Amino acid sequence: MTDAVDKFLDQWAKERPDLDVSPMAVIGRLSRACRLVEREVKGYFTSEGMEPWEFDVLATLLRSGPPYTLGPKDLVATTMVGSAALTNRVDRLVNRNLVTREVDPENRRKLLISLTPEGLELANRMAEGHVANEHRVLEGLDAADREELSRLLRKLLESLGDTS
Amino acid sequence: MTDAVDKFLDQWAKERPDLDVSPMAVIGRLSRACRLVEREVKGYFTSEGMEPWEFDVLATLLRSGPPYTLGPKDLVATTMVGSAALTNRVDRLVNRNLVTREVDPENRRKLLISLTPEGLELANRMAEGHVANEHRVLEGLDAADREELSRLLRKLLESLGDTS
DNA sequence: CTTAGAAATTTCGACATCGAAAGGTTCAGT
DNA sequence: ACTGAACCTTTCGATGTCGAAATTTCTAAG
Repeated sequence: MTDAVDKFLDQWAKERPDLDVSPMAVIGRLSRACRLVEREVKGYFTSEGMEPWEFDVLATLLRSGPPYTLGPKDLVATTMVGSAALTNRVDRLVNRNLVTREVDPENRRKLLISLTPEGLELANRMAEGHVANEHRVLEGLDAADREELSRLLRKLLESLGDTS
Repeated sequence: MTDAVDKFLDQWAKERPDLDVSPMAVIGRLSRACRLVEREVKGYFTSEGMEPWEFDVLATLLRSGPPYTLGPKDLVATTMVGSAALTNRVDRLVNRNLVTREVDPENRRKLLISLTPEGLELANRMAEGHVANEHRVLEGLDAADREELSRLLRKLLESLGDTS
């Protein structure tokens, strides 16, 4: 049994046998697995008529706990998009009555993005389906594999400076 | 020591203790590691005045072996972008004399994208630096870790149907 | 020989994103 | 108070991507 990366590595071995392309086995699979998993994750959201980024924003607010309020800067930090894109996204969520955007009365430079009751309910409901879908995506790995994979990825993340 | 995903998981545990969010430990780290690694990879190319997608195309042609020729359809399949984007990319590579675009004399529906001598030389040179950079990115993992990580990702890929 | 359909690529229009600049607010020092 | 620096967010212009329609060529059937 071979995956798509094996073929890739064979080609490199033939064309450049002098290079040690072993890191490509890891990075190539990491990149490819990421794409495939994100495709699966996206599949759930689109089946529910939602874009992944919408859940990203709603779930970040949900995770922050009551009163489910964060500033645009916080959302930029966690959602990995630029501030310009976030303005656009919040606009659309406001139009759907899923979040509100209000100026912080204590510091009028800031804005407060908050979940509406509809947004809170939707975020909770989608979180359940989303987690169930993620369980399904990983069902090819048993519990020990998942734990080991998580451990190794964490080690990699730490070595790359991804500490909170 | 905690990574950014631990904080994420703690927040979910507080807000929705009824959900088993363990798959997020794997998928969250997979996604995050992918982003960070790709940032590092991009760093090498931009330091050489090149975009990652340019190397993507050139390296795919290089890997295919002499005569270093593929059709746009082949390139679309491996580079994970749409056909419209590929037309654009090939245009720019042609302008830099790194590849040629010619109609296939045997089937004029097809095009033949080929490395020029300059493109071949550049692809070979960048491949060396790129591989060296990838070794550096993974230096936080020892050989056994890398092999185990590769094995687990491959198992995941196979379970998601990523067979060649 | 003609015509319909399939195949490969490009063009087109809409849209989302990014970096940079701008607009408005607060805070500290004077 | 006032000025300037720092901060947060939005706007603007450019760019790249996608899906769908269009273009050209090949193939097969009548």
